[in-house]
Amino acid sequence: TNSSFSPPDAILLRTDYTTQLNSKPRHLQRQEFFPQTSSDITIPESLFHGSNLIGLFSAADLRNPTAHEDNFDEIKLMSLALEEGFSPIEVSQIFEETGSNSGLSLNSNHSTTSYAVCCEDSVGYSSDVKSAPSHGLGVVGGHCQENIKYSHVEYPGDAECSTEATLQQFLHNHTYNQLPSQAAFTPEHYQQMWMKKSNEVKDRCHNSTATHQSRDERCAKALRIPFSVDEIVSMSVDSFNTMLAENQLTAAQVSLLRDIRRRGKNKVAAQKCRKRKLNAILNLEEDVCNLQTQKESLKKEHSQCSKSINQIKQKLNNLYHDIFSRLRDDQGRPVNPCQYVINCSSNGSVFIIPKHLAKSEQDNRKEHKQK
DNA sequence: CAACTGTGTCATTGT
DNA sequence: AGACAATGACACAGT
Repeated sequence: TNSSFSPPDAILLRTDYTTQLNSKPRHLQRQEFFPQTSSDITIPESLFHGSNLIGLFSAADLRNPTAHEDNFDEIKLMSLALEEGFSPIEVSQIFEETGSNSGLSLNSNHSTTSYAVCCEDSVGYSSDVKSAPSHGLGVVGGHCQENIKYSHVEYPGDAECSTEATLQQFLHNHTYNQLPSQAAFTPEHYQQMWMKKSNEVKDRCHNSTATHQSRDERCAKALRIPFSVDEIVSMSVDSFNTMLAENQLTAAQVSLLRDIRRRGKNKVAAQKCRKRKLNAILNLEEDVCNLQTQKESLKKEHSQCSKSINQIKQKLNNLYHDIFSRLRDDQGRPVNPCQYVINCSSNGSVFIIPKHLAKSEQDNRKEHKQK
């Protein structure tokens, strides 16, 4: 029933791997990721007896074992996880003792670099390797329960600098029943992702000597989950549920898978949320800018209007004085503008009336309006 | 060394 | 009911 998850080359972290002792040129070692070269990987197993830590370190690390003293707790956990007869539940319990929730409180900066490749027999590669013990998800893909071929590949230095290693991760062909929602995971898509990732990794390799493996990635490795965190997060709900259902997983593995997925989704959501927040701030700043411009424009307009009003007032005033300077009462005396006002009625008639009358008339009009 | 920033994570709430 | 998204709050590393 688990045939729908059969990555032909799923990466597994194993303890009983074989590897190449002699330090080949890196490009040759990288080829060990690909099945056709797996047959020439031989090494006396005795070299690895007594320590499962070898798989956790690069050759450089092994030459300088003190470099990882700070991460000793993590190393212990990882090595526990890799022990023969490892119990995912036990490891999970250890993890829970050291960190909050279901995760680990581990230092995220270290240079652990190690891969092992698991290949299916069906693809016709050499089989001169002893079969691996199966531990739930460690054999996700189903066909790895038996007739597994695997080889350990060790990169001196930064795994992320190994373009082939990254490509290999992207090129995992997890079919997941090929749901429509996974149409994006075409070879072209992987190729694009790979090119982008490759450039990013190159940049990082140039800029920094440190590698970064997330907590979840380490946990997934420790529990032998042969899926990348990205895959776990990005696969469809159906695929994810199918994966959980069709593989005999321990509670710890299921829990970890769900946590990885939840954290991964939330991480993306947080990034989107922050981006949205920044955009909202930028939009508001733009609004403030526009409103300030509008305010300046309205101020100018207001100033213009005030100017016009003053001009009209002035003209009216001049007209007023001009009229009164020409007016004479019935005895031929000038009319005092302080005692009279010019009253324009609604029918267009213009009267010169005493101020006290004009005031009482205004009051009458107001009362009339209020009624 | 304090202040600030970016990021991952958890808890909670809404869809 | 469960999955997921959105978001505030916190911790932590880096600047």
